[in-house]
Amino acid sequence: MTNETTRDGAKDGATQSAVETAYHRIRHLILTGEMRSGDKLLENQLAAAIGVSRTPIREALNRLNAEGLVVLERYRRGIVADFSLDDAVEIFRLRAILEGHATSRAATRISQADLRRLEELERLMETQFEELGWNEHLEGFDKLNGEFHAVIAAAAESPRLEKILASSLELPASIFNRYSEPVEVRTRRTHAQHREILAALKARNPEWAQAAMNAHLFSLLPSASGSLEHEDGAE
Amino acid sequence: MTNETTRDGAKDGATQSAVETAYHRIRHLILTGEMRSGDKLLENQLAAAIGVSRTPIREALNRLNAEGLVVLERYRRGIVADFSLDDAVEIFRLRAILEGHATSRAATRISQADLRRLEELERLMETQFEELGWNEHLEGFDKLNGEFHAVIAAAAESPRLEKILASSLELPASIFNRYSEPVEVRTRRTHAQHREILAALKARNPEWAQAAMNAHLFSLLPSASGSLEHEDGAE
DNA sequence: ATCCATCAACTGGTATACACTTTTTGTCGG
DNA sequence: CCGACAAAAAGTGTATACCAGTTGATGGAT
Repeated sequence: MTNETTRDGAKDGATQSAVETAYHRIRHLILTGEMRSGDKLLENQLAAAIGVSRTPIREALNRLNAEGLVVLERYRRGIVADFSLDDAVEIFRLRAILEGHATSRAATRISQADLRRLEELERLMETQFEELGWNEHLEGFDKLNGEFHAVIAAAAESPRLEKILASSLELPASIFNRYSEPVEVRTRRTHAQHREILAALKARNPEWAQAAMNAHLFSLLPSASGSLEHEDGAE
Repeated sequence: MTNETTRDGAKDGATQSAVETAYHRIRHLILTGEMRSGDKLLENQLAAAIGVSRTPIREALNRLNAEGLVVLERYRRGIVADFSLDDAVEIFRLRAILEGHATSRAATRISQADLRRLEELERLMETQFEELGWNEHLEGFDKLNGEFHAVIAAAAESPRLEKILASSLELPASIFNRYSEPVEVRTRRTHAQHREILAALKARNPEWAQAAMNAHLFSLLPSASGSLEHEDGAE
């Protein structure tokens, strides 16, 4: 053989495995809110929908269970995890601690290329915000914002820290939006905070960078006063 | 009627699943040092040794991979992860941050029963240390010490924090012993530090408790001076 | 009518068989 | 003797079949 005929899927580059496919698909369903808390995750149904067998589905569900997005109990149907206000507060508190630490480390380690990338990302976020409305912008914003934080986490050069931030401390956007302030209010502030974090990193000032990141995250934290009780049944 | 005849294994209480069995067995092999860094983890071989099929073995290996104890690459044999000095330092730094926070929270939340349990555990550790020699005591100490830290982590009432501490920041004892001070030196200090943490918790003083835990963990951290370069090729 | 036992359908748990990739090993040519 | 190539061996990835436990409905007894 010798001529490289990949005889099946023929995605020449990297045919990602079935479990990767399943994992990302299901994770996306949950994080975007297409599946809501309590929805049933039936292995057969998911297998049919995604087009693989039950085996990779099970591996994917186990990973999501470990990450806390899915609840699995023995012989019981898997369901999408429920996130209470307390859960949201806990996640943001831990993110503040760990991402603050990561930002502090990043301040003395981040490369010029990564700094330029961060500037680029923030510029894109602000540009798209101006050009598109809120609704059009939202999904793109989440992606750009995610990369912004991911670049900083990677620059901390602490692989376990990076992994924890990426896998154990995610909150579905639908839940986040329920508990946080409305987007119009929070995102204008977010841009200013991102710029401050960037300035602190460029100044190579760990304490400032950490404090700015902490301020950013705590500002997103649901107002701890238990005033928000709107159980919208809408939709 | 339904008399409760469990018709197979007959462990009346909770017959733990095959993947639980496999997970704990393999994890134990790694944490105790029975398997060393770089050792191959062959699914068939493990399946035969543990007495289950490959399926639960694969689930167990995936969990251990997520925890960082095992390295899996597609189509490649799994191996026991390698922990460099840098890895050990990283783990202890993150443990200090997170377990310090947990201890701070625990100070205002821990129950009287848990406090008594901690006293009991510390008393046992010291008693067994006096009665048995070092070698006899070691495995028992690890177990008691593990529970000591686990009780505090649980008392913080932050389930994600507890899970991260229990799953993502473990270091195999064999590696720990290679990088840390000799047991005789470190454990006498450990007892004093445990007593101080306990005192701070009983005093309900979060700052003191956090600082004491931080001191405890940083004292176990390998001496950051890069003096230890012994690449033993022995065995 | 309500409650409980029982049973059937459903769902998850495990084992096994097959497909694809890597790794090893043996052979040939230099 | 060494390196490149090729075929066989070994190992992982996925699919499927089968087993075990749960769930919920059904029917009878109270």
